[in-house]
Amino acid sequence: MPKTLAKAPQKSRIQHQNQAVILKAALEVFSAYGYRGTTVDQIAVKAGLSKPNLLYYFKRKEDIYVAVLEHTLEEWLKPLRMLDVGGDPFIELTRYISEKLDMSFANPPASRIFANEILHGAPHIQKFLKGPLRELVEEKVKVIRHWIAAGKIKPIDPPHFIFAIWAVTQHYADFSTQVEAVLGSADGKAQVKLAVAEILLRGLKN
Amino acid sequence: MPKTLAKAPQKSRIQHQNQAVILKAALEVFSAYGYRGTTVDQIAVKAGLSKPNLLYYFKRKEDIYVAVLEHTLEEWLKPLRMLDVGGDPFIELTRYISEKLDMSFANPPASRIFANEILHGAPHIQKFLKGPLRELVEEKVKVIRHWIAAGKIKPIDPPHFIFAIWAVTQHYADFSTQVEAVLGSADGKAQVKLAVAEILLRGLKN
DNA sequence: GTCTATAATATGATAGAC
DNA sequence: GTCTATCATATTATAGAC
Repeated sequence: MPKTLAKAPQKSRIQHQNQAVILKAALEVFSAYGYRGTTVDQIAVKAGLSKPNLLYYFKRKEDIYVAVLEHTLEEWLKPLRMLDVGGDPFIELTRYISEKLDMSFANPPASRIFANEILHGAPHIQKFLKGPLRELVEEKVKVIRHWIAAGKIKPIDPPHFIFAIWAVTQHYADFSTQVEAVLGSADGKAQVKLAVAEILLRGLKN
Repeated sequence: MPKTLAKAPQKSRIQHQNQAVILKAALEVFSAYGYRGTTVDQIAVKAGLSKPNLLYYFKRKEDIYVAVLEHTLEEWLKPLRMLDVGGDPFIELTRYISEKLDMSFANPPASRIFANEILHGAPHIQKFLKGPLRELVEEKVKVIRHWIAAGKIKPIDPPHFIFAIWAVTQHYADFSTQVEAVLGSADGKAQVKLAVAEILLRGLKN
């Protein structure tokens, strides 16, 4: 078997695998310590690579960070996209809140790296916020307005209602340290879901 | 006038004034760049002092940070402390939400430095969270339970309701970049207050 | 109390052997 | 593709003159 044919795919596979390992490690470290609080060495150690080897895959520290952010944002929008104007508002919104809470509990680092980025002025994702995110919100604002116009839910300010859902659901990822400190021990997922859904949705019932 | 008597108070006044200037400058810089993203030099420049001179007042960078945090937290709790069990629940809660939003709009850096600290595991304020904050929440949980028992508001999970208020109100400070990017331009304070109060409180009405 | 100068260290990034 | 060694720089912190 000729070397050239055998090696090319193998290299790609290793590359692909290493990139995934790096992104996973980088997410955890960036999320815990912030952009400048993170050293390339920390990421390399967590990924099981040497620092120069890691920098072979991503030339600069910032490149790793941007790759992690983009990878995370892709997942982030999925639940909101699924909000269906044809469905029952309370079922749709309950599902959305439930999925966002699931994400917060399952992957706090993903929420935190995003929170950290915005907290510091979102220098790397301005375009994303003003483009795809804004368009998606505008689309779902229409969905909520439609439900209001159809008399299915009480009138509410749609964009601020979306902000409220984001704020409350992500609170359980970003501020879990505080939640646990104040509660003593964290409540179960099911209890949190019930409480949050009631707080955010009961006021919409006719 | 003897030197010793004249100088001592003068030094204290300068010290006190410089400390205030340093804390104000440090709040802005730490809030914008995070703990490790901030250099002592940045704070010194913003405070109008030389770096060694600043380090004369606070021996280490971490000391400045802790001082800023403690100073900020003091202000932070005041509105919640004022929640009065004897008052009308809707007036009390509307006032609390309104004051928290005022704080978020007036002083985003104060909210952000706190958010950043918790986001990264709250290494410097663990005791505060598990002590004074927890006690205050427990006290106000009782207030809410009292209102529920008296039939003044519908049943709600009190601690998670407090978390929701924190999450939503602080969202307008911590995530203002995102809010403005999504809305195009930020809505007026009055509109935000109305929307938030409705979202959080309407579900409590009997 | 405040400054200049500098020590001590940490870290991003690269060169070059294998 | 991966490693060791190292450069270049940035940054915390201090020493010591004034």
